Amino acid sequence: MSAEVETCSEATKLSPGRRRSQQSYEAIMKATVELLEECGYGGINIEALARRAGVGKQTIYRWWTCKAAIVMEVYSAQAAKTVPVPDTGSVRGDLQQVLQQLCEVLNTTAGLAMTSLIAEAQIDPKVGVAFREQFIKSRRETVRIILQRGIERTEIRENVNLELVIDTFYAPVWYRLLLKHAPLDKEFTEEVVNLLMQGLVREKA
Amino acid sequence: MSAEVETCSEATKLSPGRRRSQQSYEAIMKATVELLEECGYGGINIEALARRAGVGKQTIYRWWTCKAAIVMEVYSAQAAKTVPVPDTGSVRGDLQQVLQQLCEVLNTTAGLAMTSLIAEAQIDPKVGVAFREQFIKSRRETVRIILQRGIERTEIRENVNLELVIDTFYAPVWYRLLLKHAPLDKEFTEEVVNLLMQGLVREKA
Amino acid sequence: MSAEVETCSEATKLSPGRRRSQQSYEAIMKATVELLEECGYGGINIEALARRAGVGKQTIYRWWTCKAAIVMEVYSAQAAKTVPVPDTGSVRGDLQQVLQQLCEVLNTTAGLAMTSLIAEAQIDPKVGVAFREQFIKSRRETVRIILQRGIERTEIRENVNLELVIDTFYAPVWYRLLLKHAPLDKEFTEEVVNLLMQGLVREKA
Amino acid sequence: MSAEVETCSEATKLSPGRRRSQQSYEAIMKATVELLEECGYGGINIEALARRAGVGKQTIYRWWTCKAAIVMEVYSAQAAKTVPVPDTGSVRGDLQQVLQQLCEVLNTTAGLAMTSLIAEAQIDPKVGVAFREQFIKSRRETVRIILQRGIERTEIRENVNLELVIDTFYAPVWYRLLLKHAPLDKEFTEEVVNLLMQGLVREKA
DNA sequence: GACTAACCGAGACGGTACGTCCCGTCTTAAG
DNA sequence: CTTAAGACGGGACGTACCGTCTCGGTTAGTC
Repeated sequence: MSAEVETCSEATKLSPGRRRSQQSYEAIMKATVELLEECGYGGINIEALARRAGVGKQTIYRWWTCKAAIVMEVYSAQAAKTVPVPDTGSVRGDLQQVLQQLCEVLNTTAGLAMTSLIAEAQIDPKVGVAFREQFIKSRRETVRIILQRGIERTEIRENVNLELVIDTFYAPVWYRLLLKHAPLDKEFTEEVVNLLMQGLVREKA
Repeated sequence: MSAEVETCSEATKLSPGRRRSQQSYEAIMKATVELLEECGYGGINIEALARRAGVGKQTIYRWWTCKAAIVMEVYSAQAAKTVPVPDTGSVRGDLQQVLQQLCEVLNTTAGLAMTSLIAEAQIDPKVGVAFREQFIKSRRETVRIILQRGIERTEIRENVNLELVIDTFYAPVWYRLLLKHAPLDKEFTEEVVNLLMQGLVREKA
Repeated sequence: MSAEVETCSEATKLSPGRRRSQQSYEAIMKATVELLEECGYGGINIEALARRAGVGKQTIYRWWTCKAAIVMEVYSAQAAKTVPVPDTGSVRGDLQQVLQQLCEVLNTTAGLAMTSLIAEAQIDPKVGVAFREQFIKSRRETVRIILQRGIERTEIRENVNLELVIDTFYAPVWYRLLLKHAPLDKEFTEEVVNLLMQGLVREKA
Repeated sequence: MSAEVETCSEATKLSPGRRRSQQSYEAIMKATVELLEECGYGGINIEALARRAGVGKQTIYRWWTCKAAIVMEVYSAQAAKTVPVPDTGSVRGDLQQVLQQLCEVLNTTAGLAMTSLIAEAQIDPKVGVAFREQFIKSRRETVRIILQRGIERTEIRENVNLELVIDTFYAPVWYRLLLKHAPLDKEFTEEVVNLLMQGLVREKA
């Protein structure tokens, strides 16, 4: 019965006033996904969102600054969970798994959300900052770990510019996602990884 | 190969009525660039654009379908001119020159226009089609020619998926342009080309 | 065929642009009366008014500053017409007719409009100014003329404070209209005039 | 004529629970006057009032039904006290004193409160009822007593419609208060009383 | 001294209307 | 037949308040 760890500090002074409504929160999240799927990101607007969720507009404005923030919140929890570092034994295998998994996610509604957020980020820089923080950063870190592990295992060259490699690794996926000129299928991910690996492998002595 | 006629025929029977005002056209083009620089793409709207250009709204609606079309028109002429196929003698050199030149363009206001158009394309698919047609297609063709020339010259491997290579070649540029996490400088283009070339070169026997 | 008089100067330079819609104007006027009767002045709001009239909100805001101004416009034309100076031969008869006619108007929806405008005037001084100008001024002028005619005819005393008498003449009507403690009927108007006349008649030598 | 018991019985079983906060009550009264003076009646709203008084909104809603009720409460005590029946010896003198005193009150913030309440009464009939009960009734009663005393003393005519005379007596004050076209000064009150008295005095045989 | 009841401040809630902005369409007089 | 001007119906914006509801906490009886 000895409480060893406590996530929330017990010292927080509870303020008076009605608590935030969990029910409203969930209704908003749900309505956001629905509207995104039905009307696309451009079809979402705060008024329709509030109507659909059965919620006052102010309740939305109280907790989010813009619709991008809402969309981000819907997918951020999901995104956070799906980025464990794989360990298949080889850099190629790890990269392949990471890219494969990403494409699977982006082929769902989440892909639509991501492109919409990148679009919004072009107009509102703050969205860009938040997007990088929530959806880009940890995925890049994952690949950084994989690559460094590969260097340690002498699987790939030492003198690689990690950041540049990570760019080259992820970029084709976003490029296709945004330009929609070709699909994000398994063949694609395999070829990207193959091409990249040829530039990374340590030359045999 | 002998058809020298231009697309807009000079033989068309001239209909009566006032001609399109060149002055208004130029004022709109000018106002678009100004507003894009001052307020960003989100700050452009037809009403403000007409006011700034000293033009009636109808004049804009008569000639363009949406603001993306206007922005596209401003930068399309410029883009069209800057895509001759270079011939430095080597694939590496050619690719380097292409990428270098692209980044130079994207580091100007044109870069802002491009990201805005990609953003708009996420909402309006027709913008996506037009954007690929006007800004992507010919640049990809350029690289395709360079690569095929490289294959013929046995400079690079035969069994490469050209489309995939072109994706991997251009993607990092757009990735950085849209996410803004790192600059589009000369070091960057060189490293991208180097990394890619390692995956393309024909292995020595 | 010789045009002798022109109300509007012929020199006005006609500006371009669409003309004000007479149809919308009339729909707004009609909707205002309807809403006033159905819901009272407090029940009128710009949004409902626009909806009822089948008109954009901006069309209302373009021509009127507040709902009081709209209500005023509905009844001002009507009010303007009903203030000819009567001439029954006696001051008593003239005053009686004026007061009687006013009460008849105020016993219709116009009465509701008037009280609402006076109410609004307590909050927005500009409404007060406009109200006095449109609904009070000319009626006071009418009585002023009647009284001066009575002085000239030696019907009433010379040394009367005209403004004060006009106040005392009209005040009871508005007092009852606003406090609603007693009706505005013919008995009332007659008694007011009788009481006032006793204070005005020239004492017999 | 022997029932000496008060209306509020002292025998009521006291319910448990915290008592009404006198401090909050006074803060609300104070804030109401302040806001009325600073922003006018239209500028008062429950939210701002609660903020200004440092009080929860619920505390206001618990004790009053609308803002008119609050304003009424602020000035009702004051009004109740100032209506003793004067006795100067003559009807003229009594009336003069009553009117003079009323105008003095109405020339303070109380005048603003009164016009605001009349305005509100036009929208909410219940406010009208309460207003007449609290601010009109007793003042009319005062004048009724004065006039009846005058009749008994054969100072004024017997055959006067008392209610009509009371209307004519008070009406000009409210008329000027609401229309603001002329001041409520001593000259005004004297002239009103003079004019009225001429209509009331018993004709000399 | 515990229990209960009514109060208090704070503040989130579903709503309604505000006045503004901009959309894309239309109707003018002028060129 | 185009142009600048500008009114039009429409729809969403973000804000202000409405009156209600829940919180944690306080105060005054009653048991």
